[in-house]
Amino acid sequence: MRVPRYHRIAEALRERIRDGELTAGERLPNQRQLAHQFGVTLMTLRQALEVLEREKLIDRRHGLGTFVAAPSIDYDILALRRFAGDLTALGEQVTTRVLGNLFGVADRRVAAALGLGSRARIVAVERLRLVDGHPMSLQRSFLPPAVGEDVLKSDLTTTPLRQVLELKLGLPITRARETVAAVRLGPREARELGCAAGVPAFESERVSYSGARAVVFDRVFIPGDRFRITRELTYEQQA
Amino acid sequence: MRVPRYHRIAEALRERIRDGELTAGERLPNQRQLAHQFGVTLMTLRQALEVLEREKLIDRRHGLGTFVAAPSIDYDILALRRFAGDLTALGEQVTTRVLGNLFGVADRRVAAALGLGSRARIVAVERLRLVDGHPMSLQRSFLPPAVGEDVLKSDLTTTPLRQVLELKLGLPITRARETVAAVRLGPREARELGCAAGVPAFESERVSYSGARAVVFDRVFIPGDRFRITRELTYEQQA
DNA sequence: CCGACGTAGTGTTCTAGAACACTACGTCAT
DNA sequence: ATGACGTAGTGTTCTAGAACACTACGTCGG
Repeated sequence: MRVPRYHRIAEALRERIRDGELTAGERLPNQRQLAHQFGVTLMTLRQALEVLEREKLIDRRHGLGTFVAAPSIDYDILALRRFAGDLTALGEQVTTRVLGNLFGVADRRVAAALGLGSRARIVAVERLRLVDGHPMSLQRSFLPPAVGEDVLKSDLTTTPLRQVLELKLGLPITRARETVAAVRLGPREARELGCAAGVPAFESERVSYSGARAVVFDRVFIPGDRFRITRELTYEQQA
Repeated sequence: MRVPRYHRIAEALRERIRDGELTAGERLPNQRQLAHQFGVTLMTLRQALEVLEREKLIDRRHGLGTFVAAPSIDYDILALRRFAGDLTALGEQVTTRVLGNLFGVADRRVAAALGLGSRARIVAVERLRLVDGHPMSLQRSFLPPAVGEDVLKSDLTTTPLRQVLELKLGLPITRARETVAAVRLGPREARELGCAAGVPAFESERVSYSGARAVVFDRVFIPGDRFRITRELTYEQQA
């Protein structure tokens, strides 16, 4: 698999930041110097910096220089609870039923999220979560084959997927990006969840990363009458 | 004020999309043609497309072409306080239309949230938020009479409610509690929002506090095809 | 004292082109 | 039928350089 040079450069700089070789607030060498060090043109180097800026790892300031960004202050730490994850905290009886496994070809959206080629083979796991015996959510997890094949050897009925990834494969989830949409439930999903097709539902799509590596893509459906997102917000005084 | 050419190009394309000259899913001319049309090099044109892709207005697919993306706006629930600001940062034009004011009796749910008696009189404000001229959300705000009467003297078209509360009444919002549900849109809401009754939508209910005092209850409807909630999650290493 | 101006150092925009990589779709051999 | 392969059309990566724009910080004239 061919990796563009600007990706390699971004990765090299990412590593330096992660290892503390470049610390928060520190100014990097100027772009021309960096380009020379990496043996590329200014344009190519700038593509690498573009990537890092989007990741909020650096901060470019016209006329001043390029700086290592301060690690973002996380309100997210308060939001550790995953959308459909630990409902057990609510004191309910949660069980998981594995509906099926599948080896197939990734759809475009999933492949893109996992950083795979669009023809990549993929492992899919479908689970139904029941709270007090009633279906609560339908979850489809997609994994790259390298990861997925090992996961299938585990009993997901008793072991959470997160735990399998962390303990058996050494891939702890460190970061995730989730988007939630309001959709109409399709006939297939409605049947599994035991409700009428077309009812409003949440659809959550989540990519989870172990370090820089995307290890699982989850798509979860939850009927709207069974779930509410709740959030406590505090407003800081802004200067 | 110097505006880079790639910004002008992005703006020109943005306009074509907004005006419906380019519709969702449509393929744009290829990059070499576009570059020629705008009289710039491929690299410059690509910078413009980069901007639009970050704004999720287009979708570039290697080997296939560049397509107008399906409209969808990300709503970062963690950055709630800058809702309007975030949208404008995406280059969208956000306007507010006040549909009406009302003095009436609070419904039980609203009264309870605001800590009022169930027969308490209340002031209601209904606003429609438009993004680039298209209805995006319908918001009903309920305020206790003491607060509401002063609010009604302000022009909510130009001044955010938060700002009125803080600057004119000395009631900065310090805390809020929000719950989000997936619901079917009612006929009245659907009409205001210009979509079909019954489509899936987000319904957000939020109580905002200034110190210990509940000052406003908001209920917002957002059609599901126009919004996605996004969350960035980070998992801490557990010791 | 202090505002105007210049200058060094930095990031930003842009050119003109070449080579590469991915996707769909047809053709051909099996 | 069906699988392998080629090809046209598309987006992607990269080069080598030039000119521009912003910021801080000095120096100079009032």
